[in-house]
Amino acid sequence: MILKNLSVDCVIFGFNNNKINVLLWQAEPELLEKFLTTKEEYEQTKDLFEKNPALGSGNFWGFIGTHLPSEEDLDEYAKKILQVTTGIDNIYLKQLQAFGATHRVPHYRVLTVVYYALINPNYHDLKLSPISKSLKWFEIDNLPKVIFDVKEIIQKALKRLRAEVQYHPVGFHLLPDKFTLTELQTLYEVILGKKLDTRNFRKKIQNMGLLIDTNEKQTNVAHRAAKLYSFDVEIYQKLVEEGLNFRI
Amino acid sequence: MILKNLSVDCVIFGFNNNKINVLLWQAEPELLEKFLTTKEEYEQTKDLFEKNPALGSGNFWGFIGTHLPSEEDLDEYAKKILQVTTGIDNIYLKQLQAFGATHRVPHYRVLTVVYYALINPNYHDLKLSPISKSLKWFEIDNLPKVIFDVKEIIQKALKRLRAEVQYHPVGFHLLPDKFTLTELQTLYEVILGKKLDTRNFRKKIQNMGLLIDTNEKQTNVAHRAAKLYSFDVEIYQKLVEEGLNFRI
DNA sequence: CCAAAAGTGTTAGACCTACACCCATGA
DNA sequence: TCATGGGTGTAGGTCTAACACTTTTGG
Repeated sequence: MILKNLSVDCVIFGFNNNKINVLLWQAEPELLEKFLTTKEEYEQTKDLFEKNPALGSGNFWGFIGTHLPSEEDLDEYAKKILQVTTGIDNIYLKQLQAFGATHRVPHYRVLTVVYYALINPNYHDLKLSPISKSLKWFEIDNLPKVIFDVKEIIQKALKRLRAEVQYHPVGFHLLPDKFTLTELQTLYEVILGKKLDTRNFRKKIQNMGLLIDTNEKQTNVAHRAAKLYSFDVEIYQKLVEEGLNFRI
Repeated sequence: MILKNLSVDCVIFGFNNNKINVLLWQAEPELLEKFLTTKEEYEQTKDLFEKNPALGSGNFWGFIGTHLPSEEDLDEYAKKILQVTTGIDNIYLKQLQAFGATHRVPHYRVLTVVYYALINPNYHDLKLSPISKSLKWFEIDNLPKVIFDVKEIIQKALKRLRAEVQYHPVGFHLLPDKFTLTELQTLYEVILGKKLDTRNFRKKIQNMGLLIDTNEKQTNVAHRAAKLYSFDVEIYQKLVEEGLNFRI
């Protein structure tokens, strides 16, 4: 059985062209039917989908998400939605909060539990997704027409991302496996919305001991090639357990 | 209509005898009927209540909370639950998160959105509550038999409280209007689970400019009487807007 | 050799930590 | 006058912020 009053949505942040992006979709009803629920379950919620302006109209965009089947675990289902729609597995995914204003969805009472994820758009190729045509990255300050309370939820998620990024080095999830310190700094500047001092930033980040020097360099750049670093996941896990103290 | 798959629960923390306490209840079905829903709505969810071990058995305790009526706003309803059950109004109440494991409630699929609140048990007299007989404070490391995933949720809420308290001076909500610096320090020590240096704590807290010297002192204590302070809400609000930087 | 971004050290001030004794009060 | 908790200052170390020039690379 589908819990019609409950949906699970994913706010997926990416970082591209020095901008924070968010992944939205315009799902066709057939896609929902095909990927997210059994045919039977789809029938139960058909009326809701048909009234949703992000479905079929071609104009409005919304978060990747769907209604929760009663036999599905909440956290697991968020992961499943991501996996099924984007092919992406094992990524940073956390619950943001439940949104439950009475009229947030005009045509029905739907409470949504929102998750947020951080991925690197270049690294996770959405062309591999079975529904790649329905997915699109948007810069967060240049959003298309969106449904319902999508804007408000993005703002909340951004606020959470800003808070999170100051105490946990989650920003690494938004970068490729190997990155330069300048890329890392730009990422932090964009998320925090302010300029950081290059020398101080490098000192701080290097003293944390979370960077692995790959001994590789950029190639084909018209200036001094920057060193490439990767992120030491094991040390990060250890620090988290000890109660990480990380501040940018 | 009652959304039977959704409940709203409040984890209410208090501070008493140098311990963190949590307020639990054992609601009688008649109380639920009387205070939280119309008779009609109660009938709709009767079967759920009858299977809940916190109702009627006298042995098990649970969070104050109930199922969400479809016409009620989520945040507002959490406030309303608190107001109706405890008589307490205008307090610090924030959403913790949604809990949605499949079998968290054995007899039915219920997802709960949990809020947490901080109050001072001495200041808010529960005898004023219309259901005071069903409410009781418990020390968090001396809990009674509790229903469902109450323990797990308390742990999550505590973790959030610890994180919150380091960056926002929310601890003040747990103290009386006028308090001594020693009381404040003990509160922080209990929440954070570690001893703090008295001189350093006082310096830090006084430099924040959030304390108002009431020019009053303790009376009837068998030692040097401590000065009483209160908390400057206006300056606090201003600091929050500017992006408070508060660390204990 | 030029343009463009990478990379690097020092200093002054703020903040943090550790630490021990005198003070005020009621019994 | 004693027991109890209230109240205070300093010094050393660490962290932070501000600041400008040289290096490497491809075109």
